Amino acid sequence: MKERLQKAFARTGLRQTPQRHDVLAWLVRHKRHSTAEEIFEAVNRSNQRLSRATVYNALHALVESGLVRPVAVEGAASRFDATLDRHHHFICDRCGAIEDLAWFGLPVKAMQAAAGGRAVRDVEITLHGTCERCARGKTKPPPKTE
Amino acid sequence: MKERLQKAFARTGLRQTPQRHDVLAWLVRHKRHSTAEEIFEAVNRSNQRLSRATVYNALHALVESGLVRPVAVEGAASRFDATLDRHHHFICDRCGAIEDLAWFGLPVKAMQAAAGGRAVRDVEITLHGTCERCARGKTKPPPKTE
DNA sequence: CCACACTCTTAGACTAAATCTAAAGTTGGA
DNA sequence: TCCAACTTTAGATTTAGTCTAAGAGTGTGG
Ligand SMILES: [Mn+2]
Ligand SMILES: [Mn+2]
Ligand SMILES: [Zn+2]
Ligand SMILES: [Zn+2]
Repeated sequence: MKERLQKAFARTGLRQTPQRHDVLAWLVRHKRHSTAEEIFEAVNRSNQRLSRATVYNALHALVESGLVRPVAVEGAASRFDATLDRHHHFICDRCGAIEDLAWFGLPVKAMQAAAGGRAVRDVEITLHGTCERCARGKTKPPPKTE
Repeated sequence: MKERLQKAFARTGLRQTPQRHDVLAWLVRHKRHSTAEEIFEAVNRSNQRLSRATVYNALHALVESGLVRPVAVEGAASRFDATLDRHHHFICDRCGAIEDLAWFGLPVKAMQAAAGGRAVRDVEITLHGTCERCARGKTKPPPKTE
């Protein structure tokens, strides 16, 4: 594990610091699209001195270097993902869960045509709907009348 | 214009109020993916009494009813879009501009396979990269050393 | 080994985004 | 007309994220 991260840092040229390591390690270990706050709370438990600003700094640096990918969520805190294998996301309307979907290819030709003269760095695909748990009524209808 | 909105409200069954009308009208007139705050400032100019909470309420109701679609932006305020014809989005890494892209179809089969048992309501596709203005160096490199 | 520039971390203040609250206003139907 | 449900309002509150200024760590050249 330690070595895997070592290599990741080396590969991207991003300077490794204990804080950045811990943030990345948390994301790699807990593949669940955590928010900056969640990461702060977790990592701060083992390192009392670690500050919120450092978590944001580290996340920015990691995103910048490509080791982490941000997942924007409408009206809520951004989430972060250290799973490098390419994949898509599914967000449940009801419970907000973010689930990984297997990668599927895109109509590259049509896409480039639509993009016109723009330089495309990345394509983000998010499906929205109802997750299986919610479909089975396993989740309380969102914090309402509850 | 007035009638178009009338019909839109009627069609979706969403109760029309002057405030909701004004919010929707602004979005229809200014096709530029405004934030709640921008809408508030604009609409509040002509109706002093309109409050921020109402803008958020109205936007939620409109999104709920399908007349408006939200556009999540990583690390920034959500934006809203009343252009109903389906289309995709392009977000510029450098200047943050959100541009509309012509619609292009998706590999439905592969997508459903990836979604498995989940009920998909909507698919959101966002391309990221550098817009044409930025590519031509027409924009100042984002608020840095500036 | 030291000096110095550079990078990074820290605590906490600050700004911005969004939600909540409780009271007042509006609406449509009985 | 009356009522219950719905909507709006101002402002407080919560939450997300940025900024700042001081200090700590790192690496290179002397
Ligand atoms: Mn993921
Ligand atoms: Mn659009
Ligand atoms: Zn769900
Ligand atoms: Zn741009």
